[in-house]
Amino acid sequence: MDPVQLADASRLRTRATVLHADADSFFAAVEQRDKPSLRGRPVLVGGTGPRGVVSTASYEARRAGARSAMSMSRARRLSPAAAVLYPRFEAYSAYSRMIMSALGTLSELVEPLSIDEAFVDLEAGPFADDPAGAAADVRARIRELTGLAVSIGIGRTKLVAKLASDAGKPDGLLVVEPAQEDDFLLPLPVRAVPGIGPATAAALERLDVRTVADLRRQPLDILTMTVGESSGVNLFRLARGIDPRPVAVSGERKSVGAERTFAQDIFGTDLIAAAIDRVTDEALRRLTSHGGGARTVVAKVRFADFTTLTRSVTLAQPTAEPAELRAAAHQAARAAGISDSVRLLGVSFHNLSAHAQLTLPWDAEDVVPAVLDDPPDAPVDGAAGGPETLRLLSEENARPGLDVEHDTLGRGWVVHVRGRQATVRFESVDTPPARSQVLDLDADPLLLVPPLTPTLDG
DNA sequence: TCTGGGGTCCTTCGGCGC
DNA sequence: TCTGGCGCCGAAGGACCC
Repeated sequence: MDPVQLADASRLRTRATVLHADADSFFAAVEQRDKPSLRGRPVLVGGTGPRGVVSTASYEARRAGARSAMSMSRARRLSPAAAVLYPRFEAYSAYSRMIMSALGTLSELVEPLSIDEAFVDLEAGPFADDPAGAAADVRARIRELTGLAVSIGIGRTKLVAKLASDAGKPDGLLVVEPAQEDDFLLPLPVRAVPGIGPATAAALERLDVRTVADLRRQPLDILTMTVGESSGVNLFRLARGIDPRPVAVSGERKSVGAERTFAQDIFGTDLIAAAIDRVTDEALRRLTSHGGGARTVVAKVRFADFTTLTRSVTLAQPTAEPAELRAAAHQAARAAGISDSVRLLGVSFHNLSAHAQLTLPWDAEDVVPAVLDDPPDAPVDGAAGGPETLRLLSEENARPGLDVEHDTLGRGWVVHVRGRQATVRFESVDTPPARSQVLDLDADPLLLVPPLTPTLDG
């Protein structure tokens, strides 16, 4: 595509009617909402094991230097007062549904990007003439429904809308009118542009490109030589505010999978085979809930030195049959030639197909046990899905932050468990902050329960 | 006491059929 | 019959995002 053609694409939309909404430090904000004693306090949500990483840090923890993607051990050192919590995806999904549904009142065209982020095309709704008013209303509505702050950016393109919501954070609303676009874009560091990560930023740095203004000065051929054809064309356009991507309801999922980093590296054929089985069980569980089957199975192995390799097996036809997919996972893992200590194992399914058939009849015992017999290091999000999966709290299944219920003391959350001693705060969304209490689990058994989730009429 | 887990998209390379 | 070019597909790896 030549630059003239590229420039034409920018004329698709003349008004600032693309809205980007993004919940502020979403996981941590939900935790502070559901756990009154944590409001105003630093919170770190993420892996709580020795190799855990921060998913989200509350603003209080960020002030101390903690960031997402940082190792949890480092974040704890920076913010020693922070509450460290294991993620409760079920709760976040419920809040996410509320936010998406509120955004749906603005337009039929809502494109969720992740659990806490979405684009809305205001041209497809009744508010194209008053984007700022619509945004203020929906922010207030989301605050009222969920107690959460959502930052909103509005622009003529997805790029500007997204950068505007970033600039508005926290709890902000920023409309960038077409006439202000250059003043807004040009001073930004290239690293702020979505899609420019550490590697691309380093490559651009070698061209002395640090800001969007620097980027705009680069000829197309230099950019494509530096970062490849597709990314080069893309950067050339974005630097000029040219971004014709429409807001579109998201398409089909392309892959599902699971992976697990072990608290300590594992080695030995039997241990590794058992670990592949467990991670395959989890991936199969997700494939089943997605529905349909898959044709390609990819095994991923990360060794102690962090080198990572993948091997795949593609079947003649897509299948939903667990035994076949499991065999393929083992075959792919064997192809990786594991002979060393393993830090991580993953299994994912690709070339998904909605219509893959189970070969019936199949022996249910081949498939089901892993789901019922939740291993101790399995994620807990799906584990509290219904009454049949309710379990008694123990040192083995305890994770800080999980919801529990006591016969007489009511609902609360786990601070920590040592042996049979559990520290719990009995509080929830609408209660005052509670002091922590230590219970003896033999005398006072606690039930692990699903989160109390907000509802649209609540 | 470095470096998670869920994904998507892009690039490169090799094999294969035409 | 041999060879080159092209398009397509699968495999592997890497960058990136939240």
